[in-house]
Amino acid sequence: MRKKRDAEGTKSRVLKSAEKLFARKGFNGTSIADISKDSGISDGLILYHFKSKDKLYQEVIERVAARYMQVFEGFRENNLPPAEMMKESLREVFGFWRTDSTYNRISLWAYLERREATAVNEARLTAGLAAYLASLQESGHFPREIDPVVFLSTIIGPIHFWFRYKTRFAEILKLTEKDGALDDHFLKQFTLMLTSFFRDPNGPKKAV
Amino acid sequence: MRKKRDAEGTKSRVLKSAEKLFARKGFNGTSIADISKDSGISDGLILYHFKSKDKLYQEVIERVAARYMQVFEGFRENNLPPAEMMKESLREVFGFWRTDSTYNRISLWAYLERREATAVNEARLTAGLAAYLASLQESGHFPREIDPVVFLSTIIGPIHFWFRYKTRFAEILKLTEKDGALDDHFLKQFTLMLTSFFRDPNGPKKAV
Amino acid sequence: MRKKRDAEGTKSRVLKSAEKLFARKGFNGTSIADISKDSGISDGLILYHFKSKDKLYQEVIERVAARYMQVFEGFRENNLPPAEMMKESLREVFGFWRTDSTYNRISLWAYLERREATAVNEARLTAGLAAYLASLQESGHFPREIDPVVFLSTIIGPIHFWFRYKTRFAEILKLTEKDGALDDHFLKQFTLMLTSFFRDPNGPKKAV
Amino acid sequence: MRKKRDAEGTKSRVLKSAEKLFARKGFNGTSIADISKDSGISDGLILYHFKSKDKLYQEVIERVAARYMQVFEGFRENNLPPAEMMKESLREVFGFWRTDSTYNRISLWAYLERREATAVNEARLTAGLAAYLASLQESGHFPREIDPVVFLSTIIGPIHFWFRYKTRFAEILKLTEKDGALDDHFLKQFTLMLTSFFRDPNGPKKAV
DNA sequence: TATGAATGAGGGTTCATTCAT
DNA sequence: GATGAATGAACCCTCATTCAT
Repeated sequence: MRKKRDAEGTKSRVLKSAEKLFARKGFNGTSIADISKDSGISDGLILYHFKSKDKLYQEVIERVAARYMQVFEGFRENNLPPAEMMKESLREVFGFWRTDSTYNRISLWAYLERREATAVNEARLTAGLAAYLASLQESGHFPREIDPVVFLSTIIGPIHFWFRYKTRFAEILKLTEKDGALDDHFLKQFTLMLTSFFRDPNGPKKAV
Repeated sequence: MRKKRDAEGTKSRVLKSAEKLFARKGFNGTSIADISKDSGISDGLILYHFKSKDKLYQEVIERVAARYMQVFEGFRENNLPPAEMMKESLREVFGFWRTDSTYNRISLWAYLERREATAVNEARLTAGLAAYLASLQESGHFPREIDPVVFLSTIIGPIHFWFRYKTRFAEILKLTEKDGALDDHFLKQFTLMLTSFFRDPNGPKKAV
Repeated sequence: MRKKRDAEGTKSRVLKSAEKLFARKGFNGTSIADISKDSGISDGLILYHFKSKDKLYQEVIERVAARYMQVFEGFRENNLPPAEMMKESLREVFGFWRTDSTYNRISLWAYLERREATAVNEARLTAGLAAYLASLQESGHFPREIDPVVFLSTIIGPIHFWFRYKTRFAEILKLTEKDGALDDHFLKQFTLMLTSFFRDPNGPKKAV
Repeated sequence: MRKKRDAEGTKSRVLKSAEKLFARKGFNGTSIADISKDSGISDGLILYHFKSKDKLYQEVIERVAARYMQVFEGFRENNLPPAEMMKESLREVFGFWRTDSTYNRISLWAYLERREATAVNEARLTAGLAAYLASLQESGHFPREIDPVVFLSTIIGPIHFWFRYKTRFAEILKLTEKDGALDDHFLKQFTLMLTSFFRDPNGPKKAV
């Protein structure tokens, strides 16, 4: 059939299909034949370009992880006051999860299948943010008695959780707002809870 | 070898092996032959008792889910003051995750594979707790402006998160306490953060 | 189709086909599918019984080698005078090669494909015979100036050679005797040449 | 990379690699990709020059066979006395096998795979020598009662045999001379045995 | 000539499932 | 209830070959 020679085009079509299918069914649940069918690229050619299914998966994970990391670039550069920056970050991270549902699933599969790439990235990222919070503690913008890692778990954990269970919640609690509105509601509430922990070192102590 | 006809014994041995292996490698990563090898029960007999690999998996998930639900039975029965009960609940949930690492993984696999059993259970449980919190809002023990579902996400999400990333954190942050101590530290800090949201409707406003 | 449960029967049918095909086309030239077609046993079942193509090949080689070794058992036991025994041995070895053309080919494939089993057997056998010749040298029945290994090469080498080239010779030299007669002629001539090396230590020196 | 259009250079590089690899692993054990990797010539170009893997193999065999034949040209030309000439031939043939270990293997593969080229050459050569021996029988320089073909088998067979098994022998018999010395020893002994068959028609009968 | 993208058949092997025993 | 022989489909991967560039 297609004998056009377009290596890059082929690779990107394969990666796109592979990402979709790996996200949906995981590594073991996705066969090269599935990817071949979805992308229209023959089995042989997929292996020709990516050497092995394993390496293809790796490449998918890395692509996805890179996308995730991009969200956090430039965070440190801006000079917003901490509470504002926290709000901003939350909005960005939340927005990413909301848009790129693929990342969530790929990252979970990778975790379960013990592929390190994403887990390492994520932990490193969290650790980086933790260091930043520690510096805020130094300057008195963030309460010293709260462990930054614990605090960050309290930020990111609920977001993971929300996207994992929100449709179930909507069903069970018979929430009638449509999906987008639910997300907005969650984000607003959640932001409110978290920003209460930040304070102006010179101003009065904020209470919950 | 084992020719003793002991249906129940056989089934429970299979379930035990299957749970272990499914937790470790997921449905697609575990073969009947693996389970047979681990349990000492022949392939044929496994299928004889469970009809198919899929039904066996389903049974494993349900068993695991039932174990999880048990933890929360009798919560409503006690009459502790809300903040105390929250602490108590946290300790129990956390303790469960800590002990039963199998649950965590099986539940995640099931989520990704869109098997409903655990996800439904978990959401139902969260919804139940949400209803309870709403009643506390009625009685003025819990701030009305916080959405109970959001609040619960903030409780359970970080616990999930913690058990998913803690070893990575320990590596990256070069935490030297041993595993148990880390868990204790997290729980204490986390409890501190969360209980600050509860207040005595008659007493003074609590600050962080 | 065939669902009779007859493990031994199945294995021996596979081994028979495998031996035939490996002899004809070697390890790399024979596919499991070929063996399956020839034996009527499904691919899956062949691997079920033999674990891997490699192990199947190994088993074929060992079976064939065992057959070869049997020819030489009991050689040392008889008490014929050396020259007689040499004749006897030659007849047996030659007879084996003549009958069991499979051995020849399997052994050659194994040599080229660097499977050690047969080569080791054969070399060990030759070495054993060399030791025997050395003892004849001690007792004066075999000339001391001839190296036993060299001598044995002179026995077995030509037999290998004959069976490798005889049909070609017959063509080129337009030998009209039929195959069996050619073999007989070769054996007779060859025996004559070789026995001339043995002598009665007490009798007159034999000349060619 | 190499874009210089140099048909002959390309072909000879391919042939060199192909010969090496075919000798080592045989036709079925060597892929075009292997040859491509070893020679640095792209898959496509190899097929372009040689039409098919099979034809390439054929060409390799023929090249190798031609090299073998060269060794024996000019044998008949010299006028050495028969026994001397026999010694001389032995030394040459032996030397060829010793140096060109590739020939040995390629010729064996070709034999097993029923590719005629080498086998025909070799048999034709032996037949030619046989005719020469027959002429010596006429002139009384070689015993009439010995069949020339049988005699030649006795010359060439052991040489084949020796190069096939010598490393094994060295291992099993714990021969400590190094390889070259073993070869020399074999050749000397072997020459001794064989020349004993030649005699001076006018002189006394030689005994072993 | 020269490259390497593209194909499709076939390679060995695993696997869920069936069924004779 | 219990075993393991038997099957056939699917799996990942390799390969000779073709052909656009």
